[in-house]
Amino acid sequence: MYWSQLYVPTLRENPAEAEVVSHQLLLRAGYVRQLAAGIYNYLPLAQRSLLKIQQIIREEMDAIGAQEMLLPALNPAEVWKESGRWDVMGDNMFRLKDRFGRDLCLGMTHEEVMTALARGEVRSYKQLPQIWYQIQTKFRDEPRPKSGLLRVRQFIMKDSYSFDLLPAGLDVSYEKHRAAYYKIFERCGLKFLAVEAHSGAMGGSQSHEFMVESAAGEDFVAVCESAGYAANLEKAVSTPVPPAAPDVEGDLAPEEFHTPGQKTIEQLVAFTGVPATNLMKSVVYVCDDKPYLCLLRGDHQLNEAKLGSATGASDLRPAHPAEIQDWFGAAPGSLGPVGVKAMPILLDSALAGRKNLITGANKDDYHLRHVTPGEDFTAVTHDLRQVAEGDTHVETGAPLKIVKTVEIGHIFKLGYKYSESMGLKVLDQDGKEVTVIMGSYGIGVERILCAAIELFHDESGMSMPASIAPFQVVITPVYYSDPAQKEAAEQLYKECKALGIDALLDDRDERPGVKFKDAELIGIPYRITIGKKLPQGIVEVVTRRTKSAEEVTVAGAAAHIAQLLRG
RNA sequence: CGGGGCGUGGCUCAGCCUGGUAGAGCGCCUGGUUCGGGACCAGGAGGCCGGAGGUUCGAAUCCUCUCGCCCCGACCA
Repeated sequence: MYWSQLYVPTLRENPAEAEVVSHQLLLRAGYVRQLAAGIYNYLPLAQRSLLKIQQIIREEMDAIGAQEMLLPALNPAEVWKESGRWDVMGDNMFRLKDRFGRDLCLGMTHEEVMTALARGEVRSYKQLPQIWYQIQTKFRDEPRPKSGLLRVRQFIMKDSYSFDLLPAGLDVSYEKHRAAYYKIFERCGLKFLAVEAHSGAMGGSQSHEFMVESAAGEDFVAVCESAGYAANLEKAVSTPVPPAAPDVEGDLAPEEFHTPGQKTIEQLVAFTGVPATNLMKSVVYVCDDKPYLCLLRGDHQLNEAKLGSATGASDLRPAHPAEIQDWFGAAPGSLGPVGVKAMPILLDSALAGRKNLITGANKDDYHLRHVTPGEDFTAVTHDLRQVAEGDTHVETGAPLKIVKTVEIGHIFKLGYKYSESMGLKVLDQDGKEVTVIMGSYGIGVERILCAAIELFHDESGMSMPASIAPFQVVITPVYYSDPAQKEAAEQLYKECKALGIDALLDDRDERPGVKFKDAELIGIPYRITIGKKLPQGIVEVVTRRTKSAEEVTVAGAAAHIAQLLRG
């Protein structure tokens, strides 16, 4: 491709609307233009890059025996009603009606359509397993699109679905995907983490997310490199830091004491002189319309996902102050478990075995000391606590750190959720009907592009991994008007093409500085500069990421680039 | 949906408070001089100031409504 024939509208300044780096650079480097909130035009550079990403995905999916299909984005309501998700998806689903008034929607994921397809086709265990996938546009009416291409309302997703006769088969399909995802993200040049993810209230299911560390991310992950542990904070477990003081000894009875105006843990710590680790915090949640009292160590935070797992509820919210007043006869800030009968009490496992703690008295401005779980109240113990920075790995005791990440892929053992609700069954060897077990696996294509930019950029612009850069090399004759440089550039371009190198020839009549700046901004990994040493048969090869230059012969330049690309 | 910010040539912004009929830099076009890190000179094109209504002799500017975009939160398959 010749630059003069490529539409690359680079900008000198960052557009005001962009805040995160990948968004700024995508606009500035002429990759994308916004049409509306969360809806983008992909210009030639973005499209080239996205196609390369898709090709990598395609090759690795095909390599595990997955079969590419293309399903409609426009879906009839019926299949979504069968699974129950027509209602569950709520406002996140784009809905429309056809001319006869029939309900339709734009697909946000394709479990329903894939299951409906399989149900109509697959009859026998002999036809299993199957892995079906597509690379297709998804639509989600996000409450708040943001961060450029990171959270949008229309995006490209690789989604695949596995169909197996038995759980052991699902395990195989899942492992195939996990291995393929490693290869895909490695080939895309990303540094990423595979983390254990929250598997929802379905039980027994397994889930991993693939995350790239980035300040622009929205998910937090607990990581312990030495132990090889990484988990989404929704799911992560750890050993908390030990209590700052030993528990008061003795078989003591609860004892009320006056704490005027002391509502928060910080206030209580200051007032009593007792460290937060020796206080017991009471948090009231309403889970699927039922109230629960959750007890945590004073310095710990409740994790809603874990509470959801503990209660089996899907709809969680903190109780309103009025409800709390009703149930406890006291305001938040003086709540505790002693004497509570109206609701189940859940004790965080970090408090198991502790004794003589301070907690609320269910009486405004009073607290109790010497409260011991199991003696002074009865509770069910669950892991409810959010892992915090400074906690340690449960087995090795090595410290955990918490990092902010962008999710680029997610693999999930669905189990029977869709096959059961939608009636996907096959006959087994004994002629008996068996419900098929499924998995689903997604990759956000644009997010790979964003993550690469977030990972690899500097003050000059992007520094794309060679495998997904719009071009692998840019040939920059300093003066294209110089016949010798022009001829050398065109010759080099042909040689690159012959070697299968995706080359861009900057044939523009621009000053050298402009060409260098543009090439660096759009992030092409290698540049061949043809300039003053051409008469001696020498050109310069510049590596974008390091900005290091080396001189090579014109004759050997294309082969040199090919060598660099081979890595 | 709650809170905040912003809408003025393609881009970044000034002008608004204190109403008098629109500016700068970059980009774009033409000509010339330049030319290894976003050149310079001269000339030029391009905006009913997001939209509607109101106040006023007169509105980019004041008032009301509305639409859009961004950020924080809520939410998030």
